[in-house]
Amino acid sequence: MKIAELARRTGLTAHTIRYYERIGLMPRAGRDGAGHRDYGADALIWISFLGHMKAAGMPIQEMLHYARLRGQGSQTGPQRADILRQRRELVAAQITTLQATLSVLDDKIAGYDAEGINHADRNQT
Amino acid sequence: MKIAELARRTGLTAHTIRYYERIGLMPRAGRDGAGHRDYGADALIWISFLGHMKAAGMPIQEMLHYARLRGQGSQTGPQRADILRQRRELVAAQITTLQATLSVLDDKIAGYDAEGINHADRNQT
DNA sequence: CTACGGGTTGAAGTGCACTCTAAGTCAAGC
DNA sequence: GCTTGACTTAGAGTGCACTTCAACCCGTAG
Repeated sequence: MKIAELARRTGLTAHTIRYYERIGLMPRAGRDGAGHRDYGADALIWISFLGHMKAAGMPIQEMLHYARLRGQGSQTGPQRADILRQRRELVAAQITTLQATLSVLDDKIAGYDAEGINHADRNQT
Repeated sequence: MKIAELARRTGLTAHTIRYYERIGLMPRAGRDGAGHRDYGADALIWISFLGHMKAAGMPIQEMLHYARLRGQGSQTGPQRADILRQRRELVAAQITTLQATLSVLDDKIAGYDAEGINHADRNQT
């Protein structure tokens, strides 16, 4: 598939896909007769993985590190697993933080709603 | 308390607190005889709230909007509640996303661990 | 044959949230 | 009196992750 279709199917823009290739986050794409990038299904899988890692808050530098390890073959598996384990812990911690944040928001919203009923200003912030 | 203590107690730097004041996210602080900022407990509460909103992914522009509404008195309560309700939904959605991300990470980690045992390369990415 | 909608490149620009710098003031301790 | 260290300001700089720009090429429809 061409870059526009890959963009459509991943939700990235063609610009962003070229940017990823430029910085080394995507392998250099094969070209068709016209010199246009031509992608297979593996590109879809890799971008999907990048999307998950991005959702996990992984910075691009770390994705690059992971991508380089992957390029070095299967003997880097344990190192890649370590990276993912570390990220897993960060994500778990972030979920905990967000759940606490959700409680704060719910409390504050409840305070505003009560204020709307009986005009007592509970909300200092 | 002076800015250094407020910084220590909130985990922000003094630079960041001055930056918040400059952009209007903190009220202009009262000064002591030397012209140094002098804070009360309310500053601590407000920064804690800002921290929660930041954890919730609220951009500074929206915090500014909220702060301005707060400055306009209690009749803006419903508008502030709406802002918090919207942010609450975003946080809830983000928790859902992160839980899915956690599953992806756990699956991949399990794949690497299995690979370490029987040398079958399950991990395409 | 020409217009059009793609595609290509390297380089520069953007927006966010800080973060740091330069040049100065001030109060307390030696 | 001098040094030290915390504070002050406006403004410039940083790092991240894109995003846009300028100038160009290529294949197909009319």
